[in-house]
This record gives sequence, C-alpha cells and structure tokens, in this order.
Amino acid sequence: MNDHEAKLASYLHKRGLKFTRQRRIVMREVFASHEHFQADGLLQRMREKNLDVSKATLYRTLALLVEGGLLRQEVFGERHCHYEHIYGHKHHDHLLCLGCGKIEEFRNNDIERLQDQICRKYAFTPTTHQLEIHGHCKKCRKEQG
Amino acid sequence: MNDHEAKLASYLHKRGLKFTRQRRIVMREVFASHEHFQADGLLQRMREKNLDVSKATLYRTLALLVEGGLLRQEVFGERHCHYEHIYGHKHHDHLLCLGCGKIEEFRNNDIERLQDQICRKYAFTPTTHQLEIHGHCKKCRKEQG
DNA sequence: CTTCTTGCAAATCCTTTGCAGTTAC
DNA sequence: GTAACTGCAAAGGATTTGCAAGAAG
Repeated sequence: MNDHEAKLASYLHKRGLKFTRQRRIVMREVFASHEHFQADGLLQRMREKNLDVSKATLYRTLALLVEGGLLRQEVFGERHCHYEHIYGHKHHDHLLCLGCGKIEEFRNNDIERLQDQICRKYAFTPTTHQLEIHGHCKKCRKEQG
Repeated sequence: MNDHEAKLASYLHKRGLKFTRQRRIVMREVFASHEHFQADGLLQRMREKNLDVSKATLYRTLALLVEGGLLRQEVFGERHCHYEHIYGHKHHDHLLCLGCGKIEEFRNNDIERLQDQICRKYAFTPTTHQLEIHGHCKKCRKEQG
C-alpha cells in the first residue's frame, strides 16, 4: 500500500468508513496522473479500462477524497468542477487561456506569503485558496491581433 | 440617465442591440446595492417589487452586463454564480467563511502587482482574475474550537 | 450480523434554448 | 419594417439522492 492509499485508509478508519474495492479503484485512477481532470472524463477513462464504478459512486468518492485532503477541487468559472490530486504536487495557481482553453500552472511564494498576512489581518483561518487569472496566452494573443 | 446606464447604452449601441424596458429594470436593480447577489435572489427581489422580468431575460441580461464590463461574475466553488457590479467599486478579492458563509472583501496592491509580473513572465494577457481564500472567520474559528 | 456502500434511475439545481409573439429603433 | 427581444415552458448538463440489494469489518 502506497503513501496516498495509506492516507485514505487512515482517514476512512478515523471516520468509521470502509475501504471498498470501488474506492481503491477510483483512488488509483486519480493518482495515476498529475493532470487536471473532470469527473466525467475520469469516468470514461475508467470505463475504457473496464474498471466498473458507477457515476454515483465516483462522485461520492471524489467528494470523500476532497474531504480527506487528498484531492483539490477547482471551479474554473465554469459549471463543472475540475480536480487535481495533491500528493507530490505543490500548491500552485492557474492561468486560464480563454482562447485555447489551456491551463498553465504557476507558483509564487510572495503571493502565498501576502495571503497569509491578509488572513492574519482579518483573523481568518484559511483552509484552501484559489487564484486564477483569465486571459490569453502568447499564442492566442497573437491570433487575436 | 446616470453613469452606468450611459455605459450600458453605449455598449448596446455599439453592438446594435436595444435598450429595452427589461434591461433597464434589471440594471437598476443590480446597481441599487453593492452586495454580492445571485440570479435567483435578484429575481425574487424584483418579483416582490412587482418588477416583472422573466427568469430567461434576467439571465440573458446578466450575461450582457458581464460582457459589457458592468458586472463581475464570481464562481465561489459552488454551482451557482455570484455577481457584483463594478461601478464605484474597486477590484478586490474574497475571504469565504465555510462556517457562516460570510464573504469578506479585501484588496492588496502587492498581490495585484505580483500577478502582473507573473503574466509578463508567462507572456499572458490577463482579462480578469479571481482570488478566493476559503476558511473560517474569527467567530466561526472560536465555535470550531 | 450490522453498518456502510453500491448501482440504478429518478430527482435536483442552476442555467440555457427554441419558438411564436412583441418591441425598439 | 425588420432585427432584436421577450416570456414561456421545455431542455440541458453536472451532480445528488432514495432505495433495495450487496459488501466490509
């Protein structure tokens, strides 16, 4: 059992929940890649591999992984959620190209630090944050003229 | 006609669109307050005042105001959109309390400046951005222990 | 064996759309 | 006049839920 599986197991145990076949399947699939993904895409990929987990269970499991701190949920100004797993992947923020839809990641320690300052100032205890910048990437900027 | 009405009028004119009764009603209601709001809440408030605009038209008009740069759309990790109008209201970011749902605004010029730096670094032309910090406010922090 | 889970299909929520009649310019 | 607009009701997409049967501890 690897690192993140252990973490999930411990989270489930603490809450009196069970480590089922489906939960293991979903978790493995989620951690198989570092890409952003959406519930529906994940479901399709799993179906192609004949990993049978129902849509309902998938959604329920993703929620569990988010609660358990293994998965990050991002809502990119659209109506469906994107996810990305947290293990071995430092926190970062996103540039979203409105032209080609590309999502670029960046990380800036100064911004992180300033956010902490702000939280202190407002006596706010942060859990997560999300910074996204919408605009046009180099390529699409040119095409736009 | 006031400032934002003029701006909308000019935007509509430029695009060959019409300044209808309903659009005027929605715009007035939107600009009547500085609060964040959601489409459904706005609709209800308008109904209470006997301002009859259909749900479809409301959504269409909100989209128009966003396109026209009069309204800002925020997706707070939930499924419905929040809006806040832009006039007389500097850009700012948000602290969202997961306990009581309160939304607090803040503005930090250093963060804004750093974002611009990042965009330059990635040759990215920003249109808008959104930074939200989720966590617990002072009051809810205490209650949580 | 008891409690938690699953899969299914139906429900939900917010938002968008098609269309026939109406209005702004 | 004629494009754009409206309201309605129905459709849409992503996610959630109720429930009876199944699996984990």
